[in-house]
Amino acid sequence: MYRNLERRLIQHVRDFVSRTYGMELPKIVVEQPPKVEFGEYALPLAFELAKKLRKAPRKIAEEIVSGIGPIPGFEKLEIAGAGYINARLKRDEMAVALSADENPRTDVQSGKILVEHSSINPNKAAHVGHLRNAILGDTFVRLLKFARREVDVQNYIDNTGAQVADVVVGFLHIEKKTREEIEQLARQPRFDYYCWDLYARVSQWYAEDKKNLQVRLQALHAIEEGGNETAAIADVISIAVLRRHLETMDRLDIEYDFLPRESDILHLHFWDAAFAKLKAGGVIFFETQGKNNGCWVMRRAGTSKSESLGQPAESSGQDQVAEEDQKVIVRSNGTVGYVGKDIAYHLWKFGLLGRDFGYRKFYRYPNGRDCWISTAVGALDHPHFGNVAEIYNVIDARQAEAQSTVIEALRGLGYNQQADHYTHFSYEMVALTPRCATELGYQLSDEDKGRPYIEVSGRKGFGVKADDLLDRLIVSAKGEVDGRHPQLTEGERSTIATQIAVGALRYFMLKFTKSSVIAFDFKEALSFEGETGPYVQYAVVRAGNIFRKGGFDPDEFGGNAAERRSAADLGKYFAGEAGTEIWELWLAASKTSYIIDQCIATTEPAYLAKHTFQLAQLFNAFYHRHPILSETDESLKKFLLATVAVVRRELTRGLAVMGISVPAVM
RNA sequence: GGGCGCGUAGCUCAAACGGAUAGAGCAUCGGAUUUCUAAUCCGACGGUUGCAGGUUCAAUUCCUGCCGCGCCUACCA
Repeated sequence: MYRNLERRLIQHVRDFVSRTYGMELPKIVVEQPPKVEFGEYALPLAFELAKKLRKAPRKIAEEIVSGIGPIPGFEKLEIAGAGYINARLKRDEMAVALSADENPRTDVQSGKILVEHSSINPNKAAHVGHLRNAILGDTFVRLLKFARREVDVQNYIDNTGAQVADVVVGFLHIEKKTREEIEQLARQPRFDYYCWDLYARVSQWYAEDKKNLQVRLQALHAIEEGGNETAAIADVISIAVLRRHLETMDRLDIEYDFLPRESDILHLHFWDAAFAKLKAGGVIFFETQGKNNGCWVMRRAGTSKSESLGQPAESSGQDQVAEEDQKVIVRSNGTVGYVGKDIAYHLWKFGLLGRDFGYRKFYRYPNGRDCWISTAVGALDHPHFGNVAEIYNVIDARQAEAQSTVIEALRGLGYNQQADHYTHFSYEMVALTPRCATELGYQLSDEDKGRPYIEVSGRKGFGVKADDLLDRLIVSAKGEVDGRHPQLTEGERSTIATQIAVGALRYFMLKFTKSSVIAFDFKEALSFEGETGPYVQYAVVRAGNIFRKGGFDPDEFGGNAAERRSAADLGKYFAGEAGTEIWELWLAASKTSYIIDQCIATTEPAYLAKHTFQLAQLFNAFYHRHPILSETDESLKKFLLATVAVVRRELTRGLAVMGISVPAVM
């Protein structure tokens, strides 16, 4: 609603400027005034025009305000300060439309989007860092779906890497387990926890004797090769841990459509196809001297002087790429590194590889949805994955360089359009505060104690496991629910506690902007007060309580209320200081899709978290100020109820996009 | 060394493309509704936005230099 009106305003201003000054403005900045008293939109464009027109900003503002004529939905434009143009909405009209939930989205873009997130090594339990990734990714998927985009969710499974190999080594060489024993263990409820500890022990074992690293290398080769006992064991482990990850994420309502596995990228020879293309396109070249002698290398992303080397590298120059600017793609022993496989995988994502995975069903969610996994030879009948128009890779900031290399490879091959639609959805890591580390029982060096935060390390077994954190949140919420609602059944209380725990966790991971390192601290993460998910959930529950106690239906109330009332009828309630306070609430409620557009455009879900919190804050203040059910003015009471209905609807919507549901009671 | 990022209230964080008086939460202190139950609300305290320059009508935001911190910088994945 807010967004559509903003567009209308921009259009009118653009037309006016074009008509009057003969100028086409490419971009018109619209801001939000610091106070609603100034209006709903602020345009600083007079400042900018002042230079070009050689006139005082205030003069220009006056010309625009007096000349632009009426804009549907707007009361008027006003000049403020040195030349701001503030636009005022017709509050009553907006309220009627908002109440009836008129929110036409006319600009749905076509083309399928692929979002890749989670991508946890299937060798140990998921930890808080993985939670941030999955929650950001899942929320971004929900944002796109809210904007009516078609989205596939993929979770890349690196089942042939060193990390899986390490756990295999742990089972075979430290624990001396047989395949049957491992299969037995893999059926245990929290097998991923077992692997977590074992993985840390293996790292220890490597450190004890460098010769042990040879064992790892052998295991790694065997797993990559496939078709042998070691690979079979690796498969048992990675499949079992993967199932655990899916279960963990499902607790947070995070689901995937497809799980491409690295083993299939290898066995289906995706790399061979990509390698041929890269060689033919001159994107990579064979180094014949120096440190990288015998390797196929690529120019390291971001270091070249000419931004658009565009064309396949000219015959000259290749061997002039300095060693430090080279990225090894194929090692001198002929094996391909991680980036090479990633290039192949991304060619497949865009439908440029000429090969496809096999598919089979892997996991069915409680809601009946299927999650598919790659195989060498799969089912004949399967959904279509890959060949998409746009991709978003939710991968932490540490891998920025590897991501750029893949994008550069696409450009090198001439796929500029695809490269332009390749977004590295980058975010910072979750680290632990020294206090948190101490709580977990880790001995810290004096140096570490002085740091603002300490990086999580799966290798050292240093971190907070996702399921543990969620369990603690549920226990904490359950205690509170038990005390408040003893009349409910155990099952009902558990459901509510889980909803609150998920709300707290998801909100916690979303409230930080992506570029901020989260220094994880139990006290903050376990909080249900202040800027938290439960605070927002509670606001919605309170809104619901009003309707429940009053015997009204909230869903029909908003819309019907609008139909019953004329705009003029509502107008009087928005007048004056008290009216403006309520108007602020309506205005904030109107911004959901506006905020969501911002979140998508900037790949920043934190804006939505902030927005729902602010709306909840406004609502709680309103709730406190207006005892609605005891209101004796029937007409006013209906207006207040309509206000609550709209806020409740928008808050519920915003929370749903963040993957947070609303408990029946709190 | 090079690349990327960060530095804002005691603590944790916001501040959309450069805009009007830099905002929240936590903590601390003081208050509120026998109600639509307080996981709430109101108030107080708290700032030279790391430092120094520059660009601009306007800088937390852009540019340069410095200081401090983090990450990346393997023929690991």
